[in-house]
Amino acid sequence: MKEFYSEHSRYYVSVDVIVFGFNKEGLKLLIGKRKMDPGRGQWALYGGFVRPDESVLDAAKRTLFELTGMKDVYMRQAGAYGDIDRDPGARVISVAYFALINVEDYNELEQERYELKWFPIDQLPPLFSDHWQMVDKALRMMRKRLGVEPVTINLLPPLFTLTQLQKVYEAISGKPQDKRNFRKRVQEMDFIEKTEKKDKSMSKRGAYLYKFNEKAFLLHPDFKL
Amino acid sequence: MKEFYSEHSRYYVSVDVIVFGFNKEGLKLLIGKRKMDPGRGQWALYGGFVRPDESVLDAAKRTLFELTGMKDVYMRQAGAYGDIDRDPGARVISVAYFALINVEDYNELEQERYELKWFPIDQLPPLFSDHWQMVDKALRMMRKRLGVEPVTINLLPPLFTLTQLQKVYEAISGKPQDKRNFRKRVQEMDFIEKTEKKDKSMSKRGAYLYKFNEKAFLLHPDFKL
DNA sequence: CCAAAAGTGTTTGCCTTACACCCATGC
DNA sequence: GCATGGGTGTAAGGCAAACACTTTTGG
Repeated sequence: MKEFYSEHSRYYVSVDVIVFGFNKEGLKLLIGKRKMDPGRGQWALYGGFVRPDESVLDAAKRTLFELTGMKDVYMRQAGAYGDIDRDPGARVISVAYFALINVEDYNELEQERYELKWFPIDQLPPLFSDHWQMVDKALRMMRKRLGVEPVTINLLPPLFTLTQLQKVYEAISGKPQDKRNFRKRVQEMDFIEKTEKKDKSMSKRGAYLYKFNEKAFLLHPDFKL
Repeated sequence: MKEFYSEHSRYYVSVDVIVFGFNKEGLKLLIGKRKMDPGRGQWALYGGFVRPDESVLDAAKRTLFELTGMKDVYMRQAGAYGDIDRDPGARVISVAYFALINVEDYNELEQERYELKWFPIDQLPPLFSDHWQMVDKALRMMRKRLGVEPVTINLLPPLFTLTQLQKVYEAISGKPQDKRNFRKRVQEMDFIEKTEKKDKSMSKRGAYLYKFNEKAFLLHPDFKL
């Protein structure tokens, strides 16, 4: 390909992935101690550089895959970050993506390999550079979408109880929900289907397990991107 | 500064500005025929490359200034675009920003200088590369924010009538509004203040002019970024 | 005096919220 | 039989939507 624009400058472009997880203790963020200079040892999001043969989105997917071994994960862009000195090593422009995964699916080996740690979202240590801005943006995006899209689904296993679903919702929104009103709303979502199975791990009586029906969801009034 | 990361690739990074305007005919978008190869002659957003001595946001502000001569304009990021072949000339990663201006403030000279044209938002020609995606994203962002933030203000002159305000709202939301309900809602926004002045250009009777009180707005429950 | 835009309240229905008790079962 | 989480309905209040006529004044 012929090279145009050659009078302009070029920059490193990286992706940073914000991995949210959920378990019974609440909403978690996966971060690690930076193993690269500069900034070595500071808590940071896991990131990587964009390669010439991949789109920025693909770079984010690849980075998530390196990190978790997962593909086809719910992922959304959380903005581009381009302050001059945001990275002390060089001019790096970064695009943030957030991903939602089920903590139980996440394999401990990867965690150790990269020395990563799940932190409760409300007890994060100071983060490298502008990483907190990225996380904050992602959290606000999730909260906004919570009303229109069942983002919560992505943080749960394929079969889940309504109590679990409510817990996730509360963890993201930060607001307690009324059990009956919550269940009433879920009933009206025809893409959340009751199964005949029960989960007995949390109570003697057992709770019905539900599943997400993606086909039914896609038919809905508002879906985007 | 010492150079780290040198084993990675570097890319051109550009900004594209999505300039929305409003006049009595409705919501408009400012675009021009691309004067650069490749893609010369295609309708496109106005853009520019990020310089080494400016942040990406500053690059967007500068680009808007070149284009309109305006500063301190309402501007928001509308995502980063990083497909490999999005620009046929070279690998260029672009960050989109949208800006809202009052069409009447916009000076015709600039318009001619760059051969730019205001298009009604629902009658756009095909755009270069992924520029339509950017515009679409910006429109959706505006619609979402419409409920929480008086984005409409930015498209109007400092003094405006309630009828104008309603027209802008309708143009962005795409939905007609009930006059009485609309005015009721505006009354409850204490950051939109009635003045004693009247605009007689639209009617014999004249309509009261209102102004936006930014200080009052900043005190409000929800403001972000 | 008439055309054209400005301005002004009330009613209705719906949707959101608040709220408390019985059920099933393992131990 | 009791402790633990699971599951269910109704009433009240607040909010959003529907709706039509009077006012002003330049021409």
